[in-house]
Amino acid sequence: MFWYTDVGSDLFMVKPIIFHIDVNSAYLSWEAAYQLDRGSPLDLRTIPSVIGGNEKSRHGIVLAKSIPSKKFNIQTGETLFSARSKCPNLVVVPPRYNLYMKCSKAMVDLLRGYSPTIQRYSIDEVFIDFTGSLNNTRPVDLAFEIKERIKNELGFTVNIGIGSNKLLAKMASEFEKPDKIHTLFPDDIPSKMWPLPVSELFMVGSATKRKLHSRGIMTIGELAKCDPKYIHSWLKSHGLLIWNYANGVENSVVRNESPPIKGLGNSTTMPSDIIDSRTAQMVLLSLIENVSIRLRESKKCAQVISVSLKNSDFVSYSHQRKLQTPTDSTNLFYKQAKDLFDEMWKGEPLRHLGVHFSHLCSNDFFQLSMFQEQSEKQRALDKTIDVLRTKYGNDSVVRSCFLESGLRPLMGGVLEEEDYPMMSSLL
DNA sequence: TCTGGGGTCCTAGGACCC
DNA sequence: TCTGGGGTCCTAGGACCC
Repeated sequence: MFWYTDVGSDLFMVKPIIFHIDVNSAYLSWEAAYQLDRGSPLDLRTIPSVIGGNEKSRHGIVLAKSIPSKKFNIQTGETLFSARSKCPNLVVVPPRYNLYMKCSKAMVDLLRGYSPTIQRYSIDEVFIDFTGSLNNTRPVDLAFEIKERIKNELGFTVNIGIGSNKLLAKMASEFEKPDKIHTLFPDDIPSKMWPLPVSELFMVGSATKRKLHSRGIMTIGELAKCDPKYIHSWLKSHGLLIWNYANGVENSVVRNESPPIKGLGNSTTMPSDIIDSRTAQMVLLSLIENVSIRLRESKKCAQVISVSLKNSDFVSYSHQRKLQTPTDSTNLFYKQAKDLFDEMWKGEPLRHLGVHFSHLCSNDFFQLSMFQEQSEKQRALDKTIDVLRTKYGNDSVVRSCFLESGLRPLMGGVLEEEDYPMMSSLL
């Protein structure tokens, strides 16, 4: 569990020190800080409250919850209907994704002052590797300084987990919330991690929890003490992964750069079920427009397109196709998507449609010119429209079929939001 | 007024090839 | 008729994370 670094003629033992920084109830904290900044007398964090989607458009689930709302057993992901039935006075606030991205960036900018080695794990989670760079500073002292600075300068609290690898740091940051620092080193595993329910282990979700419970494995410690060969033969590679995690074994590096994107997609739940293929096709086109813009922005082509749908019974299925050649053409994707949809759809009412591109490759011109069947005219058109939309907004160029349709011409992703005054503390 | 959206990775089974 | 087996590619579905 230790690294040995050869410095000059001396052999130093360097203890790995990884921080995991996790914003407490991120969306809700950010919204609360924003509202206080705008002069609201109420702090959402102190009352039962949630960030929740729009129920009228069938996006009504809990996206984040305050700590007081946890006392009502409100769960992230459950319906607002259900959450309100548990807590009738629950305050529900709609999400503001632009604000969250700004808050996330402000935190990362602050953290960059401490280390160049920062991994942004999600919008509200960051890993930092302080191995060998702390000199005589105690890790908890540094964590305290960081935590206080985020609280005082940005207006929200974080948990910081400190461990000898990313898994232990992440597990540590989950311990007691909010505004807390915890350590979890190999010696602490039996006392701090093994007594926990197995479902609290990273990568043990509901399905694996069910399987483990069915064979009497209830705690992380019980999993840790199993024979790894048994777990491996039973749960395959995922079993071995969680067995290693249960024993605190994990050795991935804190990486600065995000790995290359493997695939990208958009999907949307419609305000009401789709019952005709014409509407479905327009939604697919709208989704494809959005994903292909992102694809071209990232200078990629895709060779596999997948169309997925969820019907009114919440049954999902998907259909995918590998193209002869990779492409980034909106029209070519749309042609494929229509075929895939027609081959798959059984005619039942649909609540959700999705489009996903994968098998990405570079859109390097030399490669494309070899075997791309799309005409140069098509490429130029896509490019021109991208430029216009970047310059004048996504509404500046709209396919005529959308004009009287009542459908948005670019669906998927987070909703476009109007601009609003930013928090003074983030300026 | 009941159940989001964007990702990654893995596995099973069939087709196909040698 | 008692019917190889290993490897790769493809598709569909499911697991996990935030």
